[in-house]
Amino acid sequence: MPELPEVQTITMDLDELTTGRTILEVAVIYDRIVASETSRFSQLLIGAAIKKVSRLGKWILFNLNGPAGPTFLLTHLKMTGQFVLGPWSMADSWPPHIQAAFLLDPPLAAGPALLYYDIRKFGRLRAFDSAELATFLTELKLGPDPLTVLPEEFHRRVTAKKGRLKGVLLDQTIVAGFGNIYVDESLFAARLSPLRSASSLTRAETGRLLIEARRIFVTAIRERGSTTSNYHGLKGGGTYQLQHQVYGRAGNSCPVCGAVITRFIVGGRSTHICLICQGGKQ
DNA sequence: CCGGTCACCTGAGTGC
DNA sequence: TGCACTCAGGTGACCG
Repeated sequence: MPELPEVQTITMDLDELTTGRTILEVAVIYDRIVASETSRFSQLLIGAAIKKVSRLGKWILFNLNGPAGPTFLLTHLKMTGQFVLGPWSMADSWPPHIQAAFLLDPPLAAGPALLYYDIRKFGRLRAFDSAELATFLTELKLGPDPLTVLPEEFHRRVTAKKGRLKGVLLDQTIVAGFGNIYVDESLFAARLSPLRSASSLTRAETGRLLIEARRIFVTAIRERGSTTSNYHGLKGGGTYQLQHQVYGRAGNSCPVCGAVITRFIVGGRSTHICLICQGGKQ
């Protein structure tokens, strides 16, 4: 579910709430949620103190001080993953959809346990030491963050690809953080068609796209993300969905020109554009 | 290299 | 109420 602004919101809340606390116990309720070596998962995390929580694209990285040195918990929420605070439960008595749990010390007011909740169970948790983390990140090949990438590098990376602009922006190795909502919103704001060949973009066009995407990301972070079906941060949902111009607005009128917003499929993903403002389906 | 499709999972919404 | 069907903010594997 979450894209850059939602993951940023979750990360900032996790950092504020969990930094300085120690993991006393680990419970893995749904085994497949752990994608690193299962036997080492709890071993690496139990007794580790949380130093910092940061975002890498749409990934969340917990930096820990483990009993045997630096340890890392790397997570991806995919479509429906959430972190929530709550009570620690006995084995077999966890509430529905809780897939893993971490008992924290000292406990938080909202509960002693950091719970990983995931309805569709697409999300994954991985525990690493420093060397394993480095290897994993190298293989991931995440591109730079859209909030900090230099315009020249953004232009170079986007135009190096032959594919359609929307698909290129969703490719996390080009730039890491866009998802379906913010691609549609950014392309509308920059007046670019999702079907444009990425390599055909001029320097002025990629510059405009980056400025608009950044403005949208920054505003959405301030609004604590977009809440549609089931995104829910540690402190509730966001409100940026109220500012969506095209996403989820098929059949409504374009806020700029008044034409009807069209929905169609690009690369298997639901896509929303104003045919007038964005130059049609080309 | 590129696009299309499916798999991974569950629940919400819609139409009959 | 029940049932069938579509859709969902992500990613990776596979195929032509």
